[in-house]
Amino acid sequence: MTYTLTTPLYYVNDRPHLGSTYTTIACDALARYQRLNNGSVVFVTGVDEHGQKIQRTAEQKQISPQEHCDSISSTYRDLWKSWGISDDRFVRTTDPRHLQLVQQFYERVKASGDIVSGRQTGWYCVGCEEYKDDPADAESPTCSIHQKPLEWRDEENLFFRLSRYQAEIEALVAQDDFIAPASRRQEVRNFVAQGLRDFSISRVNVSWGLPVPDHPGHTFYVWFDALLGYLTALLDDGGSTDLDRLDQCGWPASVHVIGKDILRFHAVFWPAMLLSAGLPLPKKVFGHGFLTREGQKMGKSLGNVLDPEILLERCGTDAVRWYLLRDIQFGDDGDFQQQRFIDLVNNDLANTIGNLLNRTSSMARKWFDDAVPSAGAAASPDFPLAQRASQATTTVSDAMETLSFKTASEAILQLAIAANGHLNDTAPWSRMKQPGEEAAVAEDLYAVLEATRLVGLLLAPLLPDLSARILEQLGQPPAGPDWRDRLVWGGLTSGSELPKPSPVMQRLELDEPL
RNA sequence: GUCAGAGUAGCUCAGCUGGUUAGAGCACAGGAUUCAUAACCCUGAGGUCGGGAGUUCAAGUCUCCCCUCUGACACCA
Repeated sequence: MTYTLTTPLYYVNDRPHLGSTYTTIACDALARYQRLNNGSVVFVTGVDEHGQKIQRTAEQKQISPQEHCDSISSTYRDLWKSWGISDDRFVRTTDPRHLQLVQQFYERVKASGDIVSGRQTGWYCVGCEEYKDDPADAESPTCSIHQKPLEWRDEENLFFRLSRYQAEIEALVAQDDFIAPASRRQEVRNFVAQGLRDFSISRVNVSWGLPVPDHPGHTFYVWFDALLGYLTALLDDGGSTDLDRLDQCGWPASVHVIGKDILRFHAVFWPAMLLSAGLPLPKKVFGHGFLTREGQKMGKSLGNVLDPEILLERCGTDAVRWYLLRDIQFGDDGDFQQQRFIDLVNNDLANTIGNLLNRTSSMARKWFDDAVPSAGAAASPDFPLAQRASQATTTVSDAMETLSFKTASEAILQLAIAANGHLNDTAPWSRMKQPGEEAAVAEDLYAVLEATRLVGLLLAPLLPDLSARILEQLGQPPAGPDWRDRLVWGGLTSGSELPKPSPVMQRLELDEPL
């Protein structure tokens, strides 16, 4: 069974920010876990490139919308590459294949009788791409979000008959495993319970969009086409763009990971569209929280945005990934605090985990011929550290299945702490000075090295780079498809060579704010 | 305004269906140690669990009222 997961298709109005990076990193961790665990995974990400907002941004920059999209989209693509994101598909909604798919989908929905035309009048905010509730006789109203004047629109639009799917959607959102985290279920349920209204799926006077067949002058509303990007991405496997092939390409998705702001589109509108087109529904929609910085909302006006590129360049991918995944309960809002960021990275990664490897490897090399010592009793799964390791493995697996990256991270850290504690309790450095203690010291060092190997292995989905460095210093290959098998206690071979250790994780030293 | 959620150590948060002296991480203080990336390990201090009333043998955990904060309330990638 293929595990399919998606990030949102990011809107290319502006350069990538930390929020999209956060989502993408989380998805990457999940994708890597599923790949290590099950094998077959399709990890979809991409960009949404249509709409009036983009059209106008391009106009301001005096370039064509396509040039604008090309530029921003490649920024995303490059950024994901430099973060080591393991996406399998990067879809662009300006791809000709996408137009084909959207029109095909539209024909299906139309054939179901779910497209009707209607008149839409009201005050419209281009920034929001939406109609506002201001009364028709309002005098020059402005958008409360964008602080810009609203525009009066009177349009003939096509509508999707969402209202027909009231019962199905109500049943869908009533399922406990569809919307995650649980804390966001109720608001969606309440919304649906109010009664679903049809929504418009086309715009006139927006040239930067996909043309609606048989309705000259109409382009698809960005939301209608953007969601369909997930399907385009899956069909982009070398085969044809044919909706009938979807079930062989990884549809339905196992999970759509999105920001909490667009939960409704994914949990309500999108499933209804799929029902109308006769396609299966995604299994789960996960709406994660937002990031603030030192307690404040990040924004241009405050000038406190964290640029992912700078963050990566100055701190490295492992540090940032660790902080975001380990310190924030995925689903909840999180606050980026520089001091805490530094504290956690240095304590957890450099001191606890990195130093554990360093000290253990050094002792083994010094006293046991640069090699893994004899396991003795430490080969047994009953050895105290072995049991801790097995607990950690179970916790990590359970946690990763539910996107609880924080729980997984903490479990790994606990194993490293237990291993450090074991060293301090058994004090190999003083026992080595006593005659006849060599075999016992060998056992303890073997056990601690083994625990460290498992720490490295368990870290693979979360921090692939650090994981590989740890394993390398234990003479082990990076995590691969045999991940599960290697998670069993006792994988290190006594007598195998240990390379000379060097710190796998540097401490962060940031004098100035990022 | 309506609905939902949250207010627990300096900070970020755990505390499931009510039950011994309320926990963790970070920060802080002290101790121990020297294998190691001035790292690791141990101990400690620190909380009237937003306020008030009630139910109960027993409430952070249930009920009611009040205060504060956050989010949703239709087309916000």
